[in-house]
Amino acid sequence: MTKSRRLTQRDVARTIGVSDMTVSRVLTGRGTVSKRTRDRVLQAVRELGYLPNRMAGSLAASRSNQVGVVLPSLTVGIFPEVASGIAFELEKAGYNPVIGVTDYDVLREESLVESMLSWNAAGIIINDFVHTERTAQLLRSVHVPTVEIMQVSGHPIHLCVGFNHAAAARCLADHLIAKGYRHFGFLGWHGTAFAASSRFGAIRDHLSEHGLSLAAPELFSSPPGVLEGKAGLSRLIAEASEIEAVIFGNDLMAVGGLLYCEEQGIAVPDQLAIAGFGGLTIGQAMKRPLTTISFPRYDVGRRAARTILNAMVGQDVTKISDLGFKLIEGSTS
Amino acid sequence: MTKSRRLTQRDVARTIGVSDMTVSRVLTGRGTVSKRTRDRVLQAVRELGYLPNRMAGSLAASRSNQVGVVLPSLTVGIFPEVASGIAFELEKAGYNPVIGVTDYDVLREESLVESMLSWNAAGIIINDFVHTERTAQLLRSVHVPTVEIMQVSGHPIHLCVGFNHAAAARCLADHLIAKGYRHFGFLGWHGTAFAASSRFGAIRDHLSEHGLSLAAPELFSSPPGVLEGKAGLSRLIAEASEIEAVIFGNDLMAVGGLLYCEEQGIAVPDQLAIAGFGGLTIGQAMKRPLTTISFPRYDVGRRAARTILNAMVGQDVTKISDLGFKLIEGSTS
DNA sequence: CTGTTAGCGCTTTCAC
DNA sequence: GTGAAAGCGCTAACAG
Repeated sequence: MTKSRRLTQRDVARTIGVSDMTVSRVLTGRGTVSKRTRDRVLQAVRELGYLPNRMAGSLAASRSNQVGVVLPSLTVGIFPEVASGIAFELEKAGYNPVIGVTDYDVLREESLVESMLSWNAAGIIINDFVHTERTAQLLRSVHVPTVEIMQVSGHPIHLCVGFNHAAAARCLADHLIAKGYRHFGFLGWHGTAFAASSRFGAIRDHLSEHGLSLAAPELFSSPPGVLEGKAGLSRLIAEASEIEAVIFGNDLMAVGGLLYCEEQGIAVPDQLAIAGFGGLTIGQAMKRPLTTISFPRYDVGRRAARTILNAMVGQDVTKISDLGFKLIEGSTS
Repeated sequence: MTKSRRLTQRDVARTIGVSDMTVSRVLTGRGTVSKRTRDRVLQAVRELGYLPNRMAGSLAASRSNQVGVVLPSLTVGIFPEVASGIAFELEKAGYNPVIGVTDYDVLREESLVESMLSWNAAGIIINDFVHTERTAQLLRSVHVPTVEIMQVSGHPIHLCVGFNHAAAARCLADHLIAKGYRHFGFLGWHGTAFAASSRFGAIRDHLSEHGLSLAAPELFSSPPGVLEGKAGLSRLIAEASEIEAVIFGNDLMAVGGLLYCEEQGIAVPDQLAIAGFGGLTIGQAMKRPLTTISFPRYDVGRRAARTILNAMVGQDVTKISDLGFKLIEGSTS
């Protein structure tokens, strides 16, 4: 059963006295084979324990079952769930995700995209709209579908799936304004990501239109977590003691903020309102559920994968899929 | 620059008047090429925007740059970090992880392993020791290195990287016993994973050897989170009011337990001690840092990847890499 | 140091 | 419904 040379289609063909092509037809499901031959082939495959070599198959057919997935991180924020959604949908269709992690570095992104294309990926799922010129050009020039995820307002190279970050940010700001807060703080990060910066930009512009103040020290250069939320809030309060409400760039930071308030005996929301961004479970599990914006993280992944799969078979796909967001009015505001 | 037919090595070779092989030699770095020719090749590659077709390369060389990674989840517990560690180390070496998510289903695991092997994966990284018979046989019969991660006590198919869960569990139990607790509760899950069940088994046996009581309702069938921690603790207390210390199967649950105690006004650790498992940041960011066992999640991923890479080049590798664990004595016990 | 010859294992295309 | 021939784009192995 285990030879030193791996079994080939030909071995299967020989044992039952048919040609290679017949085996190939049965296994790929393309072309016609009589029921009888098909059954014999399948049985031989099973008995021999034959595993096809997809490298050869993909080379010959010049198409592969792999979808390149290029994300900034597998641990931060939404990406674990996005990746899960992608994997789920791809695997259902017999495809595999080849995952690359850029760590928020567009040059690494570029070399990962190259690598994915070298593998003849059937499609590419990539984060955000911010790429190097070469990355964009590679993706434009290649004939496989590309889905840029997270953002929807902008110009996708090909397709995109996500939601409107600026609108979400404004929605959150409006909620806080309606609650009567006038002095705001923002704690986020200044990475390259279009999504994060468009959220901050929208909040800044929106508040300024309303003539409201915003203190936003730039502290972190990549998405921070609970500890940074605590430390950041402590510093923000020291710098801008008049603030009444703090918007955090993500839920984990906001939870950190909540924990800080608790430790310092700062009453939430009476002394200070707290808002997050993401809709993570942990935020909703706090004694005071976090006010935040939730959006369908897992579904962004699923939809991105489905979009690729549909585009591949030439099916008509929506160029821009806006999956929306939802304001969660917790009790921290 | 963008033709309809993709550029091949031959196109590069033709434009500078050398043979295909010379180009191949430059690009793979195998064999010798004069500095002058090499430079011309590289320049032509750049100018033409040539991207190699690794499908063809891998078929010809019958070896690939892809490592199959089969994990139960990309969102739960340690796996995001493990996956990151793997991706980091592989990408540094010019390899790509092809990730499959089993969702704790050994049959899905089996079909994913098949798929990885069809791609001629250079190696396989897979979770735990629990597989179907066929999965184990496939991995044994194939000539690529397999690394089973998380556990170290058991019989790896080939190689393994992780730590001793039973010892870690006993260490935690000993700590609690030393603190004087006598009536214990355990809230975990009863999945197929060897790691999780060996932790529970070790605690149960260890406590029983000391003649101590353990209430352990089996509530969840897959790794639960904060909400399940809260709900589980509520139920556990109702069922077994005499418990003095609760060990949670993971840190997220334990944080849920902490939040529950806070809401209910249960004094931690005076009325009830809480312990987790994992060493996540969130546990340490709580007002009372969580007592837990931490272990090098990211490094398990990195080491697994490095082990594959070393094994591939025939380098001598440690069959069993025990990366250890550490008791964090928080203030919840 | 470089070129030539043969494939890698499969699928495409075209016969019959 | 099935087979034969040709080749996907690259690399191993050997010559020179």
